[in-house]
Amino acid sequence: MKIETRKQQIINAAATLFKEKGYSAVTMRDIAKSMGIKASSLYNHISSKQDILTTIIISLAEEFTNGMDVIKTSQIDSIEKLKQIISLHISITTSNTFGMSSLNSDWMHLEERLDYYLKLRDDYEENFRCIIINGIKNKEIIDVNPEVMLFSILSTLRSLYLWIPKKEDLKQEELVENLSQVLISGVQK
Amino acid sequence: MKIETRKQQIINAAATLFKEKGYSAVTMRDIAKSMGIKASSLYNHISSKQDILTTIIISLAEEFTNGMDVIKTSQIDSIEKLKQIISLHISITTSNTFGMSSLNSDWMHLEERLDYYLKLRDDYEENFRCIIINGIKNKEIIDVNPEVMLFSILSTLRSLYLWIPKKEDLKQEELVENLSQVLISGVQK
DNA sequence: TAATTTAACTAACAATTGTTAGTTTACTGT
DNA sequence: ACAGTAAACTAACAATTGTTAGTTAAATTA
Repeated sequence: MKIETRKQQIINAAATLFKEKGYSAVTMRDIAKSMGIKASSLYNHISSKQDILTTIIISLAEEFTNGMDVIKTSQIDSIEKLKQIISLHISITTSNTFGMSSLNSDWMHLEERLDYYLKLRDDYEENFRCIIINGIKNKEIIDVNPEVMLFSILSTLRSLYLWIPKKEDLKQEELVENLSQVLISGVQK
Repeated sequence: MKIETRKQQIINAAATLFKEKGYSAVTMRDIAKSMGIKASSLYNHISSKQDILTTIIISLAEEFTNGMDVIKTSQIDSIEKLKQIISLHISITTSNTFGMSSLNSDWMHLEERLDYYLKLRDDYEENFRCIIINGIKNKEIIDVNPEVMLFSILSTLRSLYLWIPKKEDLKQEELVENLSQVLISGVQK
């Protein structure tokens, strides 16, 4: 029983290249070369280039959906839910910075599964929005345009993949703490 | 004296497509078709596909550099400088959401001008970092890892191009106000 | 050992890519 | 009317693309 299937190795190699140059600029020959084999050999393990991208993106999107499902139904206050969301993003991103690049930048190249992806993303955003709006109702969160808050926090969380690899010295829990403070309490003294 | 040169029209058409699918996935024939002409006709006005991308990205990057140069030397406190940076991003992004997409997602496909772009970007980040660090020294800004604050704010500002076109009802000054509040004071009541 | 599976290979394909050369058309200023 | 220029066109190119077919070598299972 192998720890990592050949297919998974291909997907990891591909994700690494996708992060560097984007899905469209990476050729099957590039992926093969990075593994020391020929492009045609890839097709023993995957069915198409599309298949690679779809696998990368959908599996990550579903991780986020599952994480959000837990958070939204848990009995904690709104601010705590925000912290859990921050923690979810840091956790998923830390364990797959390359895949997160495709999720953020190459989703438009999904074909059959594009609609499914968009539904997952919309639902995720809607759940996030509800948490914020509930926080405003409860007087836990300031009464500012919730769209601005949603966008601001989510933009930072979605960009983590660009930044986490460059700051490997920063421990995960420490990052959760610091980022929660900045996103929730701001930067002003 | 034409208001918009043919070259600028091509660049605008290209930027629109680049935002949809990314630089690599857009062909010269796509750009030409969106203008109702043939691909070869484009070469009466631009010298290469690269040339289009370079023009889009470098002109925007220089706008940011110029804006930052004004802000960093002005005699205002650190929090006010942050607000000016937020305003700068909103202003540039509002007037060119398509180009901002290339700046954020396609810069790695620059060739001869890649190093120049990276220098502008590094310098911009360094100036931003200095403003934050100075704010911490002055006790205007909380004493948290400045890299986390820099990353958090900059990620939001760099993602504005994705979001501003979807919220056209929100006026620019209103957005500056709301976003400043969220980024500087946080969301917690 | 024999049979099966896994995973590599070579060779080739049809389509698409950015770009060039050479030509034609229509406007602009003299 | 004429010359010059701006901006379109057709046709073609060499290179690269994702993918398939058919084959071979090594590892695994019976």
